Amino acid sequence: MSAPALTKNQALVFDVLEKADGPLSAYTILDKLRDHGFRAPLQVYRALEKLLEYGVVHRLESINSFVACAHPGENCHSHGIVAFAICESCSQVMEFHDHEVDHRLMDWTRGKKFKAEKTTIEIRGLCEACAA
Amino acid sequence: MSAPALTKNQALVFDVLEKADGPLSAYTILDKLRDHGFRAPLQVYRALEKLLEYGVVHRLESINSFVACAHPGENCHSHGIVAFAICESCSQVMEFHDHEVDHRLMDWTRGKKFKAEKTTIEIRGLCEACAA
DNA sequence: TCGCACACGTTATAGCATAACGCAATTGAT
DNA sequence: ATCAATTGCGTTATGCTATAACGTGTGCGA
Ligand SMILES: [Zn+2]
Ligand SMILES: [Zn+2]
Ligand SMILES: [Zn+2]
Ligand SMILES: [Zn+2]
Repeated sequence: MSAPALTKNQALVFDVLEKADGPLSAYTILDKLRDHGFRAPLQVYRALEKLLEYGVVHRLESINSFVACAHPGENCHSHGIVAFAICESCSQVMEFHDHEVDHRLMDWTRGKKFKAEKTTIEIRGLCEACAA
Repeated sequence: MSAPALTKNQALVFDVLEKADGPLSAYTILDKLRDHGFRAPLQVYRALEKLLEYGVVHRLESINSFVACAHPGENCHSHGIVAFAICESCSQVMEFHDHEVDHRLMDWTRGKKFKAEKTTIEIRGLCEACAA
């Protein structure tokens, strides 16, 4: 799923996420875009839905928030499962891929004949700076 | 964290989860316990908080739901990270542990000096029966 | 007996997400 | 060109998930 030209709302939402230094909730995005005419949650959620589909934004399930993909240009899908480390103090997010983890999980799903559609890996804790 | 004797509310909530054939949301649990005197979400959430602490219940972040631990007796903590495969059709949940995955993720966190507190691994898709 | 910790009940509120309606712009046959 | 289908958009209303804040009662050790 590669990204076509973004619509106005999609571009606004993506821009907010890209400039943010951490994950944002949909309602936080909404607040940041009120000056640009956003009035309702659906304007944000509809844009996010497309951005997720295009793979340029990721959803962090464990904190109900969204981040711009840390690997612009590449297609995150092609790297297999995406994993995140989320600092609960400064909310910094590190995105990474690990093929060995992918393979282990794929081995498991193959063994169970489970058809995986979407896999979430999220590590919450403290980043190096915050743990000190 | 091993489980002391459960209080009345904790036992009721745990019982509902154990008898369920899939994950339940807090509000679904609430509805199932109205006949037992439950009237407010907090009664459920407070019980869940303890059950999660004791490790006898797991929270599925990606679907805002809760399941009884599939490995009663053992302490899930001692097996490292717990992973779940969730069927989006029949909502069956399979819980498993994979030490190799644990090690890979621990290697990554060690390398980044990230102090992991809680790791979520959830695979959503279709179980063998539903994929057929 | 006093103080504390803990479970509990209740009301209110905050935070996250989608349903349903209608309109406008775009596209792509016919 | 025209019509139909698709897509994006705006708005209102609603539903689902989770916690804050306050008060009560009970058990237990100092
Ligand atoms: Zn990415
Ligand atoms: Zn940090
Ligand atoms: Zn378990
Ligand atoms: Zn199934």
